[in-house]
Amino acid sequence: MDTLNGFKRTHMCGVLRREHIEEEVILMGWVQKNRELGGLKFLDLRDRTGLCQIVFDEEVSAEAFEKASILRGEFVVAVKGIVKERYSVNDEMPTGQIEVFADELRILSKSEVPPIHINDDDTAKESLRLKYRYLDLRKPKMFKKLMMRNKISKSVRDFMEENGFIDVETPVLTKPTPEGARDYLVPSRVNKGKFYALPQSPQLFKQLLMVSGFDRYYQIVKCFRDEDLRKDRQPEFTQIDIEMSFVDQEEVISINERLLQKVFKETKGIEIEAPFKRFTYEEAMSRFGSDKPDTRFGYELTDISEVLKDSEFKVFSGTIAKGGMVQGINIKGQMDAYSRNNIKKLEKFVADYGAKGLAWFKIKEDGVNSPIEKFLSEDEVKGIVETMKAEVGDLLLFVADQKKVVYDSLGALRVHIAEDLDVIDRSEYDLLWVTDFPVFEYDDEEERFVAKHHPFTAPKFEDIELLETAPEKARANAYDIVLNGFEIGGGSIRINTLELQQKMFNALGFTNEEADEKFGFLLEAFKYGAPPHGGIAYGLDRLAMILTDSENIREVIAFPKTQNATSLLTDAPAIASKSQLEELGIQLMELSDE
RNA sequence: GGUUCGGUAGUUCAGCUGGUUAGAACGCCGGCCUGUCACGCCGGAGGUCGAGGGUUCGAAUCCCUUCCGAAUCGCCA
Repeated sequence: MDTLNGFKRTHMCGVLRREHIEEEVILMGWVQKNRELGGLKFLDLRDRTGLCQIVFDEEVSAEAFEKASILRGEFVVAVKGIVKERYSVNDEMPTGQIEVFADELRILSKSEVPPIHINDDDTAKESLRLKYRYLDLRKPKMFKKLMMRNKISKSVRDFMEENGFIDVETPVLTKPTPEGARDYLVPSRVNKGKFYALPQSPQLFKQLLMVSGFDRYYQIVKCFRDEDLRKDRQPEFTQIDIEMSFVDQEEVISINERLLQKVFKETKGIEIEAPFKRFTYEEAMSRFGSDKPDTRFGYELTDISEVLKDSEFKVFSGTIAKGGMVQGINIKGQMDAYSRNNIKKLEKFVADYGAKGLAWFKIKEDGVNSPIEKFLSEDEVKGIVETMKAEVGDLLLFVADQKKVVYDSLGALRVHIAEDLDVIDRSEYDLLWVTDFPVFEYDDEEERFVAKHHPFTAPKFEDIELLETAPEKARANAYDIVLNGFEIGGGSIRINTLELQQKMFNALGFTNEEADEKFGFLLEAFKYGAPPHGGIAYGLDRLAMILTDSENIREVIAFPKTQNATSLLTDAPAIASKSQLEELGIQLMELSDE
């Protein structure tokens, strides 16, 4: 094995062009591929900038030529040589105009045959890619994704600095919180029996920074939530956290529109028009069945309860009588896209969301084709067709149920079908705000109201009295930013007075004592002049996922976790030693089979 | 916690209504080759069919249990 021993890299592999012809260069990198032709050897040398072809010719250097025969894929080498114009140009590669004739070859490190191909076309299973992540990350596409992620955060940082925001670090060892997601707990050795929690978000600290007068704060920061994973959810994730003082909702929204305009411009070269589209929570739910609607396609929800409330068909009228509704989506012009059998599959799909069935109409030349048509009167059929604005060739799908089930199932179904039929314009970026979220939602399990956003969110001024009289009706100064049907960020104007914050905790079922115990430090801070403030937090990983057109969030995280929240690379989490546990004063329960 | 899909050479897959010695492609190893760049040609090696148990004369194939990965519901203030 050779050493650098004075060798100094002069260029990266991917940057060499015709202008470098006749220059002597020293390149370093990994062997992508070697092609031996007997008296001539070619080598594609790779670093993060790309590939460069090296030629080994006996007449240039017999020694290098000889040595090159032991090269194998992923060996790390240094090559000194002269850049020459290619005999046969390769237009497929950026460096295809030139090649480097090697007069010295140093082998810096050997490699076994890697378990995955270091190639963008590699189709290795994800579990294998995760186990050998350091090899997976050698792929150009993975470099590109992480570079895009870096570009996004640089763009954000630039914007924040230009606009007077100060980057302040907040603690990672914090206090467990009663509300919201499960905390990751960290045992305290010094205070046996007590635990820190890893932050779900720096929420309270950024509010305290506003009390301190920092005025504008931001941080790109890791957050942790011990909940089940999804393709867009990891237990540790990165938040772009922003907070501002003396602002109202409009100001927060407007500055964030400028931020996103800059990010899209600098990362994708795309001009986004502001102001962005806006939907109230009510409107988003009733039109799209979702508080993070994808509006790149239609298939909006239509309420046909009015037409059916007196129907003989009890599946419909009975549901309406019990406070439910019947709604449908019109899959325009796609009558033939789904056979009876395939509609059965759609029915299975909505069953996951609690829908007990999926009725359908196919609008044919000679009338409506539907298994339920015979149960409906002529007027009802006509009324449905009219309300749904149905035309020949359309497929109508209906769910009858309570509001939540109707919205959940049809909201998911319209997305499912749009993806299935490939009607979404992938080049489009659909950015929109959803505003006026309810302050509370009812938690069936806990049998009480819980905060929809978080308990520090300010209700709309005109809804404050509803906190006590009709909490379910109170709307919050809360807003989400949605991109292509993903919630990429959310924020709110916060409560900044002791009285209102206490009222809020009371509405959530906390006594003053409980509130004091859990959030006393915040309530205390509000006694000493807390300015009006508000902010937002973005999921950087999600944003990067969408901007890199990735299938899942793991693709834009260097070392992600699996769905079981483990690392296939490090095997974390692991069993702690007995002495470690003793030191922490922790005793494990016997894990039973139940 | 539930549902669904998947696990077979190094990799991606086929084989799965049970039946000779488990195949293909790529990769890998050896040989030949002076303009390759998906190099080509010749030859070769390589398998705990995720694991355990069961049914059977016989299991990659059927059944049960279990582990691992993914999608999804619940969960995610």
